Amino acid sequence: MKNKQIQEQRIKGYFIQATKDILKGEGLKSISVRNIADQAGYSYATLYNYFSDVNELVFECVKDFQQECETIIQQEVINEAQGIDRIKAISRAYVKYFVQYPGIFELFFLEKPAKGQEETLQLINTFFDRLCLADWQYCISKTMVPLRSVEVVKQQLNYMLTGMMLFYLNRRHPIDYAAMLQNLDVQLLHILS
Amino acid sequence: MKNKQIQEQRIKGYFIQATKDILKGEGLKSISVRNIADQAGYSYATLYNYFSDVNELVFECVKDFQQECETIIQQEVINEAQGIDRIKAISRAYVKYFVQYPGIFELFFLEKPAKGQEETLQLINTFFDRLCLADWQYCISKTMVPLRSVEVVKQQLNYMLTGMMLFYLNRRHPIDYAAMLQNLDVQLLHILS
DNA sequence: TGAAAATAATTAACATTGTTAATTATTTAT
DNA sequence: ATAAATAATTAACAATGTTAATTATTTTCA
Repeated sequence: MKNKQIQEQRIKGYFIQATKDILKGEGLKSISVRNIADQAGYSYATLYNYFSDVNELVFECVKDFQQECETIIQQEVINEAQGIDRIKAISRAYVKYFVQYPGIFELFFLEKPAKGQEETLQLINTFFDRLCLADWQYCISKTMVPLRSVEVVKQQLNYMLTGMMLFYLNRRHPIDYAAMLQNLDVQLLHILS
Repeated sequence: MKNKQIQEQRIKGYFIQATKDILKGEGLKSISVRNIADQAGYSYATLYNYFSDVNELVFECVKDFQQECETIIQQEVINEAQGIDRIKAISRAYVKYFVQYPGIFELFFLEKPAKGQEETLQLINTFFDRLCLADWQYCISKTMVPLRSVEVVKQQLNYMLTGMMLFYLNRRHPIDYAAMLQNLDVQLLHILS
């Protein structure tokens, strides 16, 4: 029976949407089974008919957020010159996205996964590289950059950005947004040149 | 009356020691008021006579762990050549320490601070730089390294290490320890040369 | 030294959390 | 339309952080 699956997906969607709204708004600290169910218009126990636990539900939001983030970034960097310049722009937009939605940063990098989240973890771990894939390939094809060290630089960039966001969002360092962005530019200039 | 303060400090010490033991052993997930009090040999409510809340208690461990970490690292790098080589060795020992005690990593970089933890946050944010301070000064004094970019490289190193540990400990990337350490060496070579 | 006052420690209690079991409501099949 | 199946809800439990009420202990000083 196909209707059954359609309806099930629909209801799962309501819970996922509720979770996403809470994550974007109040953040991870406000995620609770009862909060989500309220927002979705169901009782808290109903959630367990569609998800094995709250962890699974929360991690199901990752794909949607990646989609949204990618779309936003692509719009933001569309006028940048392909290659290094665009990688810089992507990096900036990437940081801006997570700083705007700290709850999504927490979900992506801080929230502890339960068993069976290997697939989602893989999505998270490869996300930034996927965002830059085309531009790195462009750089390689034009031999704008030493081929051997591309993998190293990609990784370095990813680690640097994540570390920077962690210190800014979780350790209030630096204190103000402008200083962080300036810092970011300095780092990008140093790594990608 | 001085005795009062001595005794108070002693009992605070019992709670702090209990918290440290749990963090080094079971990790942050096992931190709870009742667990800590059990381990300290007191009732859970007694804790609130000495600490305003569990957050304050947990962050009071930071200083001790930094002391321990610094001592371990200093012993481990004592035979390294001063300067870049020792900075590399410090970085490796730093990562090893947090990988050995993931609960301490969580405390330092993941745990959300409450109000009034600015001082501890400052300690955390400057920790790695303090570990390398003497060797960077040596590098500068010997003009082994372009003076202008030292600050940038220091920051980059700190962000890279933290990001790397975050991905390894929290996102299982890479999966095995050896690969992570090898990765680390590649990154250190690339950043510090 | 022994009763009164101060201090420390404990138990009781509350609200919140995730999760499961028992129960009720609704939909589906015959 | 009634029986069976499915979905949704309420009740309940254990664990959490925290505060209030109560009990135990130590200190003060006559």
